[in-house]
Amino acid sequence: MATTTAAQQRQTAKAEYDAFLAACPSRQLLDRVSDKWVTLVLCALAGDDDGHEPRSLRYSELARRLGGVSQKMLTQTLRSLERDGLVTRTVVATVPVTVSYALTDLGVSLRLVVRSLKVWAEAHMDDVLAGRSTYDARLA
Amino acid sequence: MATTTAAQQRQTAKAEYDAFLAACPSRQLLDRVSDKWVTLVLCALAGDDDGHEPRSLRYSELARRLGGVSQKMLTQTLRSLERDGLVTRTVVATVPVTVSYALTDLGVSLRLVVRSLKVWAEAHMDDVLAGRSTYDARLA
DNA sequence: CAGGATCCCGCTAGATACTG
DNA sequence: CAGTATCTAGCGGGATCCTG
Repeated sequence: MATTTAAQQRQTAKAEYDAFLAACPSRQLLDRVSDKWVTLVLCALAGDDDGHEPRSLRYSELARRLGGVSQKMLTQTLRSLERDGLVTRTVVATVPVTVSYALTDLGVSLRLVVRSLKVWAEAHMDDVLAGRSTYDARLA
Repeated sequence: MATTTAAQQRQTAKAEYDAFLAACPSRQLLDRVSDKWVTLVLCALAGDDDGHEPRSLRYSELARRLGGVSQKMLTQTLRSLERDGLVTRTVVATVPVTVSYALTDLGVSLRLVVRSLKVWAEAHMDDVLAGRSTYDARLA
């Protein structure tokens, strides 16, 4: 309780947005942010797998990092993140061209949240797997 | 760095699962958890709009709480959450029947994470909106 | 009240081919 | 290298009707 920051208090104070309401803009934002690829891209740019320090990554580095992502989904995800002001896109006019992505301040503010999500999934995988087998067994 | 808890260290220690890998089970779990309705259901059961205390809610109460949710999606979401061991489903044989849902311990462990997500979306809506108009303006 | 069962549309994700 | 463009199959998700 002594750990509440000024930013957090501002958040609590302005109750203009409520994601429980279908019409609220924050509902769409929640939907956007609640995305597998968004989470993984942000985690990669946050350096969650390398010292947990924000870093910039090139397109191809991201593609390699996120197993199974298609070019379309990666580009699409990066575009929406850029549009929403969560990442920056920097083009260096080398030959061939070099494009790197990095978190903005806004992106950094979401960093810990998505990391928690990823960490939670990895940490509680066993519990969930156990829960599923129990559930499935009760039906048979 | 002095703020790492024992639980966090355990999580970091067991690197058996890695959501960056396409084949890893935690990838599917991340995909499941990264869902608008999952987030909102957990937030509702966590009592985020009423003193932030976990509580049990009936099906109809959840339906009313989550604006715009269809019966299909609500039922589907609740089933998967039950199967994964995140919520409990309790049937009371009244007439008509009463069904209530509540968080399990595992569900409680995810509570703060999804709340953060919802709170973030509501708190930074203005920033994102501003970022979008800037982005869109630069194209025109 | 709390769903189950169906029908069906839309859009998304994937695969493929092409380019500055 | 870092995308864009196009096509398509598949399914997510809504609407509707029905039931213990």
